[in-house]
Amino acid sequence: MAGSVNKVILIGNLGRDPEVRSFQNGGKVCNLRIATSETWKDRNTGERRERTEWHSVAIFNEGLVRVAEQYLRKGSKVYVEGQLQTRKWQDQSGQDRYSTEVVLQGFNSTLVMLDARGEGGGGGYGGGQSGGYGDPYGAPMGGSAPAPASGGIDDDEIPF
Amino acid sequence: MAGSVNKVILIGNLGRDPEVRSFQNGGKVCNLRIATSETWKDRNTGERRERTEWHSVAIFNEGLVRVAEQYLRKGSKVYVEGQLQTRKWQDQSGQDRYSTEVVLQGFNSTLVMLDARGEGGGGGYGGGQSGGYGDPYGAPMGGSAPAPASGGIDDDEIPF
Amino acid sequence: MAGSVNKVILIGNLGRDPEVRSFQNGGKVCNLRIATSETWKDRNTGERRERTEWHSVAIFNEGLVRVAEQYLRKGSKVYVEGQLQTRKWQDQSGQDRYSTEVVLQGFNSTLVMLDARGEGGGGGYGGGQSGGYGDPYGAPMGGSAPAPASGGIDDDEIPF
Amino acid sequence: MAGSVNKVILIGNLGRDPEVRSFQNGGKVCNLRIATSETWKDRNTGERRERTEWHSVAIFNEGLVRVAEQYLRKGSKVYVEGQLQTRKWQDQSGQDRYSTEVVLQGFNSTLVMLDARGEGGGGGYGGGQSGGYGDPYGAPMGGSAPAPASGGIDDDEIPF
DNA sequence: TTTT
DNA sequence: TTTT
Repeated sequence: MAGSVNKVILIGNLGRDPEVRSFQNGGKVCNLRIATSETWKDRNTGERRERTEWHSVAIFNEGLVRVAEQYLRKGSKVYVEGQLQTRKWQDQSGQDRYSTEVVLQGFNSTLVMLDARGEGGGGGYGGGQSGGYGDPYGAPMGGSAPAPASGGIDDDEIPF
Repeated sequence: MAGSVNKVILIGNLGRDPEVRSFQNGGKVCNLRIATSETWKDRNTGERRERTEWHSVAIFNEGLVRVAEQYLRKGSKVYVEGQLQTRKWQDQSGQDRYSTEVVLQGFNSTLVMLDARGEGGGGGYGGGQSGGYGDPYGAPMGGSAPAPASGGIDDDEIPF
Repeated sequence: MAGSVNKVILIGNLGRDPEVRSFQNGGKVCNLRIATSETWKDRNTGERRERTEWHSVAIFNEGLVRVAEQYLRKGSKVYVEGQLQTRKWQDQSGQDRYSTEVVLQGFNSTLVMLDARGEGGGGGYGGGQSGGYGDPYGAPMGGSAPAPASGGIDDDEIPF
Repeated sequence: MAGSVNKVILIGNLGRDPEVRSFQNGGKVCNLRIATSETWKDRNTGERRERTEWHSVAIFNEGLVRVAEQYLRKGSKVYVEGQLQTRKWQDQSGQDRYSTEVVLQGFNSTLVMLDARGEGGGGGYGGGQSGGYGDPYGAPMGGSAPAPASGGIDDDEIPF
């Protein structure tokens, strides 16, 4: 089918440091755990309540893996844009199990750092927006080298 | 925590008719199965490949449940906007299992029909955008009755 | 027509303090100037280039006006979610002019603070997500008082 | 600056056929006029009201220009994802004027057809999602040739 | 397991 | 007019 859209947008904090694994073909995946939470007032008691949601993020985009590895740490606040994917796998007893992740892969993915602690002088990095732009109405142009990076994964032995 | 965003945007087709269940307190949930798919050319063989992803959607927003129930059918194309939520449950053997869904609940959710087959003459329905708007600069105004509907669910016995 | 979506998502910094104006009926509008920018490497010269875009944001949602007024300052980083609106007006010479803004109004708008400087102890505020949520599968519930706020503007003399 | 996001998502119908112009360097721009509308009940009178918003879209992405040219017509329903851009220009009297558009350029843009009339048998086309994906966990893979297309415009004489 |  |  065509005519479909599958998009997830998260802003939240990392629950732990990014975890990077390499494949035999040189590809890499970087996994993040991101927390989002909402607070609200209980309608009856009036007390403040909170609910935290934990998201599993898998980055296959080469450039974004590099950014995550280098700049993100436990506690970092990030914006991620990717797509929902559910994988089927078998547990030890052979039963079907499913894991749903937010996957950053291909050109329609974005990772933006929203704090700047820890990177020395400055901070922030708009990984997903580097390249690809420029003033479309500007004269000679010629600029903007996208290089959005792409997966190229050769291995399916990923024990999530 | 504050400062977080949890948003999912899907455009896809229903794999089956919506399923509505009622709770003892009068609340309802409507479950959808939505397919999104991408196609791409294999870099090596040049052949066209396709990947379909199936999403579980749970609608708690009263008004959107009504729309889904009334207008959506197997094959309907919809836009949904909600948030990611993972529930923990125990299977028969007592093991922890997790299910991730796109939840439409509260005022930050949207459901928009993108085809109009079956509803007689015309069609389409922008469920999530009914109400709440109007020309902010227009004179007397006074209009726009939001009534975004809200859950109010009393029951936790939901066998997904 | 139904079946449409009009959504803008911005993350950027305020170029100046928020400006709030009141209407005769008690309503308020808060205007923000938000900068977003991209950087890229020029494909030919290899040098780093940057492009900044300035966005006009008009907040009519009562609760979000309060948040903006109280917590946002020049330099603040925010996430805003609203809709595109173009207004027609006449300049002094009577010519038609058009201004396009990102309007936050009604329940489908969000404002999230992404830094916490200046608010004393802590910081951050998820204005757009307060209320409306809660564990949909949780037992008695009854909580979550949305109160998304709504415009109610009575005046059209807004000199943008 | 880094750490910013500039994203517009629209679903609406074309008010007229797409207009394509070529630049001297071979680049092209395709302009769309897209209508979105909301309906709501007037809070006082109870009558149904409607507001239509017209959006100017400029597509610079080569592949998406081709899709728009070939498949879109007046009345077509589309999903577009791009970024907000305001251009400054001088009118005949030399006064500064501003035009705001939704620009589809670079890899972070998407165009998806949401109806299929006119293209013979079947339909739909997920322009922005062709390429770039594939099963990241699938074995040999190697597939997915992105080729997101990019502008390369040589001309600044665009009379909007 | 984050953050406020 | 922001931010890096």
